[in-house]
Amino acid sequence: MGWRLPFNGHKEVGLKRGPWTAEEDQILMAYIQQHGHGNWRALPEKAGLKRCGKSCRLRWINYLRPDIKRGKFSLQEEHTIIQLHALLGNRWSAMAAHLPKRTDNEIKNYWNTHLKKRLIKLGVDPMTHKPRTDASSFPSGSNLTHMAQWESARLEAEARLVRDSKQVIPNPIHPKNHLTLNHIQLRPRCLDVLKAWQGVVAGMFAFPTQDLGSPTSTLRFPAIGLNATSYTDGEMGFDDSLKCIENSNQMKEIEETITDGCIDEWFEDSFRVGNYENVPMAVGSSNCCDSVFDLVNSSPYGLSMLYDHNVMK
DNA sequence: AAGTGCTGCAACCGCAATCGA
DNA sequence: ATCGATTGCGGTTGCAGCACT
Repeated sequence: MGWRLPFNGHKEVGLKRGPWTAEEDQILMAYIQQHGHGNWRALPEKAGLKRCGKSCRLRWINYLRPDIKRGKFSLQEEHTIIQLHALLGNRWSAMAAHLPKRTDNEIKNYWNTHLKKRLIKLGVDPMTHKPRTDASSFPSGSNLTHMAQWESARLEAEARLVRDSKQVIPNPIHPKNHLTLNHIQLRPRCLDVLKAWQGVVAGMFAFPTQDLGSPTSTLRFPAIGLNATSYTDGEMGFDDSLKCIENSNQMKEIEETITDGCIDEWFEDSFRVGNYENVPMAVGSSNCCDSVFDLVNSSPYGLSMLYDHNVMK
């Protein structure tokens, strides 16, 4: 089973390995663009490359594919990765499915080299996403309890979604238009849990409790005179008094303003400072947060996040 | 300037899952 | 239903480039 020695190639017949040259990239790219990759095993010989098929496949998937975004991860991508990791663990390919234009390898590397370290630094176990008991500084007892409750709610919600796949859900926006979860299954279920979780996290780090009923919420960046607005599809975007940014220089300026220090501050706020107080605590009760929809309902986004345009169509 | 240690990431390895004859 | 071939995936490694002494 698996990739047998002949396909590993270089071991047996002295094919090239190690970093790809620009010339090799060009040959591979030109061949695939013209013929498609077809059978990877046969590709190198056809294309005239002294590489094994497995190596060609990897190079194409992780580097040469035209639909790949390279470079620094945005703040939102970081948040998404952390949330997805909390939900999915080390299932990098599943995570990549929710991060357009990013590869599983890239996400894995970014997690291992940046995010994991940052969580450790803040006293959070990167595997369990819970406070580390051996850390010298971690959240107070009260916050720790809340975090455990949220973790419990998250797991419960995920399990509940699986159990209740036939449940009919009232649509708060269009009450007459009830939806079954089959509609929602138009997209991966875990994404809905993610969106719920995003709502919770968003509620923790920035959004005032009195605005919980609002369909969208705004995070202010006074230093640059701009706001970041959350939308009903769970995405976030920046605006200036509800006017969208169209100027790329302005966007660049914002990205530069959001420094690592700023991100660290957000992490600290989320995990330590006590914004957990801001989110409703039906979670630990006997019905343990009736479902993920309770979480969603209590989030700044409200239930509307479950009824995005994909579902409503 | 040279040596050393560290970091980030591309690439590799091997197992599991899936395909298809 | 079986089994070899192929693909997908996650863990790990190796090295280039950078920072520090």
